[in-house]
Amino acid sequence: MGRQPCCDKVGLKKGPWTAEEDQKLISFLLSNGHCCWRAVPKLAGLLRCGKSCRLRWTNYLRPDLKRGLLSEAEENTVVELHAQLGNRWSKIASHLPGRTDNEIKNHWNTHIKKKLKKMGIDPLTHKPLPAPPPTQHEKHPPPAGESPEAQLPATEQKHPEMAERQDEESLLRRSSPHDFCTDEVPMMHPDEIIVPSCEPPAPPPPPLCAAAPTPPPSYSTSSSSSASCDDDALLPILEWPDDVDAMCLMAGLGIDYMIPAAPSSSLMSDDFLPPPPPPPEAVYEDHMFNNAYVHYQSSCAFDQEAWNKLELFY
DNA sequence: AATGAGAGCAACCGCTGTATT
DNA sequence: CAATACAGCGGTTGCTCTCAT
Repeated sequence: MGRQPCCDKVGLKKGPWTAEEDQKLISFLLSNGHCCWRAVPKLAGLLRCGKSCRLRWTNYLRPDLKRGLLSEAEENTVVELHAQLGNRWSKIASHLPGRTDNEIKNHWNTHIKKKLKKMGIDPLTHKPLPAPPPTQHEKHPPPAGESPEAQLPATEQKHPEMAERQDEESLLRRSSPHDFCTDEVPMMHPDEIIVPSCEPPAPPPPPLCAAAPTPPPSYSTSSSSSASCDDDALLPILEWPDDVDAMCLMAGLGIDYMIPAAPSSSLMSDDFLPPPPPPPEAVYEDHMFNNAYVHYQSSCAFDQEAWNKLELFY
C-alpha cells in the first residue's frame, strides 16, 4: 500500500483560518492536547487536515510566540546562524525563542536578504557579491574599489579563493551589531524581549497538573524532525485555564494573547494565558500592562476591574 | 480618488526523516 | 530489513496591505 495523503482532500477547507476555527483548535488543544495531529481536526470538529492544524498552532496560535519584527539582536543571530546552518530554519528558530521557522524564513526573505545585498553580501553564500558583469570577460575578481568587498574594512577584504573558514569568520564579524545595518528595523523595547534563554528547559519541569493533556508540540519554536515522542514527553506543560471563563474574560478585555514580560524567566511558567481567537475584523495593539505584554483589541477600553478578575484565575 | 506595483506574511505543497509494525 | 505511517521541514504560492503615481 502506498503512502497515504496527509488528509483526505475532499471536503477539507483551505486558506486563511477563521476566528471560529482558531477557537475550536485552541479549545481542543487546551483540553486535550494533541495525540496525533492527524486526529486533531476530526476530534476538534474542524474541516482541516492535521498538517494545517499543526501549522496554524505552531506558527500563530502558540502562546509563547513573539509578534512583530525581529529585534536587531535577533537579526544578527539569524545572520550568524544562517552562515553556519544555511536554510535550516527550524534549527535557526530553535535559537530564537518565541520565533517560528516560518517567521524567520519570511523575515529572511523579505528583510535580511535585502540588507545583505545592500551591503554587498550574497545572502546565499554569505560571501561578497560578485561585481556587476564586466564589459570585458574577466575571471579575476574586480579590483578593490569596484567590488562590494571594497566597502568592507581593509582587514576584511579578501579574495574569493581564500579559505572558507576565514570567510565565515569575517562574515560573523561583519554581522556583528556594529556592522550589520538594522536601522530600518524598529528596536524592540527590552521589556518586549521576553524570552531569556536559548536553552531548552532542562531539566524539564514536572507537569503542572496531573491530568494535563499532551502538551503542545514545542514551545521553543518548531521542533526539529528529530523531535519525537520522547521530546514531547519532556516538554513542559503549561497550565492553561481549564474552563472557558478566563478566556471569556480575556475576550471581554479584548485580549488576544498575553505574554508575561517580567520576570522574563517565566516563559515556561504558568503565567501564560491562552490566546483566545480574535473576533473578526478586530483591530489589535500591543501594550504593556501589569507586567504583561498584552495584545488586545484597541477598540476595547482596558477595564481594570475585569483585569483583576482575570488575574484571579492565575 | 483610483489604480498599479511591490512588500509582507500566512498557508499550502511536496519531500525527508524517523518511528513502528 | 522492508513497508508503512506520521510529523516536521523548507520552498513556494497567493492573498492582503501599503505606498507611489
